[in-house]
Amino acid sequence: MSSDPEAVPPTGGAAPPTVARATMKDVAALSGVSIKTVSRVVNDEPGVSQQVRERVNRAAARLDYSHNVHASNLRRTSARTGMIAALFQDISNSFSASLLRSLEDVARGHSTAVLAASLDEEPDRERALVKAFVARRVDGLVLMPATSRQEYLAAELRAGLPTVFVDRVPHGVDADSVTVDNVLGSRHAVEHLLAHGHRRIVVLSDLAAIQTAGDRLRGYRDAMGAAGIPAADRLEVSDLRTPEDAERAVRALYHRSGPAPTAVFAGRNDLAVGAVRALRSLGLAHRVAAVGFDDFPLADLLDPALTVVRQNVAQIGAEVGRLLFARIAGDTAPPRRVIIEPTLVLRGSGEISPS
Amino acid sequence: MSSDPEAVPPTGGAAPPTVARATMKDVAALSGVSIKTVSRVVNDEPGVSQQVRERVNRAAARLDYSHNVHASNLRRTSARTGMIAALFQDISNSFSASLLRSLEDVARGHSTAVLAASLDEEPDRERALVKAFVARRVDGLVLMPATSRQEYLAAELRAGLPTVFVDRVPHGVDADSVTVDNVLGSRHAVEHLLAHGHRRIVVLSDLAAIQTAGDRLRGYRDAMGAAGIPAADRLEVSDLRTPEDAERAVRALYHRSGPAPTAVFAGRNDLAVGAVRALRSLGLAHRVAAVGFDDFPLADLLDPALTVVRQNVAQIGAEVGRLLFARIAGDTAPPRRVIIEPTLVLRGSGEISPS
DNA sequence: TCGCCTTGTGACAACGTTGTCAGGTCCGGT
DNA sequence: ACCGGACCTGACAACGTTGTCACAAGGCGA
Repeated sequence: MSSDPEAVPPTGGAAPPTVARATMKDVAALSGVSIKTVSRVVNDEPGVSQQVRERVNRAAARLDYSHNVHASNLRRTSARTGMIAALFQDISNSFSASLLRSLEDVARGHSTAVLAASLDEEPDRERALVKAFVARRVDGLVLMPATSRQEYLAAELRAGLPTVFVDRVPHGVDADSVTVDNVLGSRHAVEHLLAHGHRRIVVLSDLAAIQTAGDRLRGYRDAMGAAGIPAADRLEVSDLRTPEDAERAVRALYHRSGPAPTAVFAGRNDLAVGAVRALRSLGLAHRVAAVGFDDFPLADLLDPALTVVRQNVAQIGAEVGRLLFARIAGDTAPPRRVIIEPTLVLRGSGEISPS
Repeated sequence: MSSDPEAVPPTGGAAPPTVARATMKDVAALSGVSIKTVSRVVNDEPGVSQQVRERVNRAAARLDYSHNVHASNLRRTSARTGMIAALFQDISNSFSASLLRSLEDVARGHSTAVLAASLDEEPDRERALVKAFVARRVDGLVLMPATSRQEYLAAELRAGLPTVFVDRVPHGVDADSVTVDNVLGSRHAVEHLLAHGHRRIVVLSDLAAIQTAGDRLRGYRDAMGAAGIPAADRLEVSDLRTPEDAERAVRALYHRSGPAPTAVFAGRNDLAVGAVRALRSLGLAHRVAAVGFDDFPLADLLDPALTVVRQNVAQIGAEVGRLLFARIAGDTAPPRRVIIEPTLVLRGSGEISPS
């Protein structure tokens, strides 16, 4: 509430001390040309003499001019923002992180930046973030959904927002997706254990509501059922969220009375880690078989090395990028469902026979 | 080149099949109010009757209206874009990925999205990406530089772009930074090996031009020098970029004639992994001591478990976020250099005595 | 009845940029 | 001397939004 009637000049003195950025107007004034000519120089458009061009460039450099893409995009007819959004489960997890990296590599080839976010299986966060990214007019969306149904996306898909689902297929809407065959991968893993003579096989899995977790559990049940294992010999522990959960669950199984399981199948990489920790501390690492779903760095360096169902992450990421940028380029073919077959990687822990 | 003189209506039939998005104008027309009133409703501003408010909201819903933050930011006086950029070494690496995640968590608390990019130690990419992100008017920058000097940033810093360096301090410009004391951490690691009686200790490090690699090498030299180890007994292998490089280097060391090293100090987590692989395949894993710089998931599950110099990544990320958002909020204090002390985590591999 | 205040609403300009179009200058050809 | 065209350059409107200000309608006290 200063009593000075002379207002501070608009470019300075505001509460945040940032100086106002130079605009084309400023560059035009300094170089003695029109704004439009500055625009032409900045965008490397023809029709400007070399002399003027240099004068404008010097003025721009002197004023630290930086092109404002938002204003530019606003004016340009149907311009892209050069940004896509990637909504993954947890970008610090090796699976999401690798996926993000391979998507980034594809995006860079299209001069596009990637907005990355973690959903932590929180449906509300997913909806809020999608809304925020749409408001930012991202050119495309890559989604590893935390919601069980994605009807809320219908309007955006109708509006033509290029969207690719990854790791989990869409429900309630139709869109491209790249997933692995979780039921198959899981069935192969369990069949592999059965082939080695195991009958009491534990499966560790995440929240049943999570699509991949459900599918992997189904694969276990399919394989066990096909082998004629009685329900009483099936051991399912669900709703495990963290490695610690898995570790506790496995310890609990070996502390109770009755016949102990001879093999463990972990439905996600970090659950496998928890299981390995538990077996190791129980002194059972070399006596109980273990197979994990999802490979991870160093799985081959464990003792015994961990047998896993591997998803080719680089392939998934590249495929997602390919689909997304095809859509962004205008591809209007019906949605595609790409399903990648996981492979069983034998390393030792899965080839232990029941004692 | 259709001969139909009737032009297609502007909202449809364009080459990219996306329908034009509804704007406030459309919502205004449908609900029979002015654009400004729509703006008021969308922004939850007072001064609109409940009746009109509902009418506008219905129209917006019917048209799938989505607020355009770019246009909004353009008009608003000194608005934020709600985006920050994180330029890291490689976002699929567990260190960068964890850092990104903890930064994301801070950013989410400020309703801010994170643009993530990998630099792969390419200076040109760093400069190009910074330019692109500045053009997008990000509210702040977090940089793990690939360039050796950052003078190119001077204009942006002058213009008040909040910037925090992480893992590596700035050169040629002054800005906030959060780093660990690499020389100290490295010295501690080597002193630890010396204390266990080792004298022939190999150090594996990355390109000498990389600041952290240089610092870690210096720590090795300091410790070796202080212990009076003759230069002939120092074994330095530099310019190792990948785990495979490290693995090859270690194998080569044990295939040559002369006294073999009794301990390995790896200057980065993936080089440690390569070293472990080599020692394992040589059958030396339990006879040669190994210490790594940077902890990583599962380092404790190796056999022997790997002794490492740990950087508290969550703490670093949180500190970076704190500094950055303080700057964004207008903090103009002189640049701060936060240095975090790494800790040596003893797990077994580093406590093996020379045979 | 008058004046004044409150409440709700809209017209208009502006943010920084680019598409459109209308010049102006200079050249060579007749 | 005149004209046509190539080449540069700038005025203006528009993109979708919000800040400013003006105004209309209604209520209330004098």
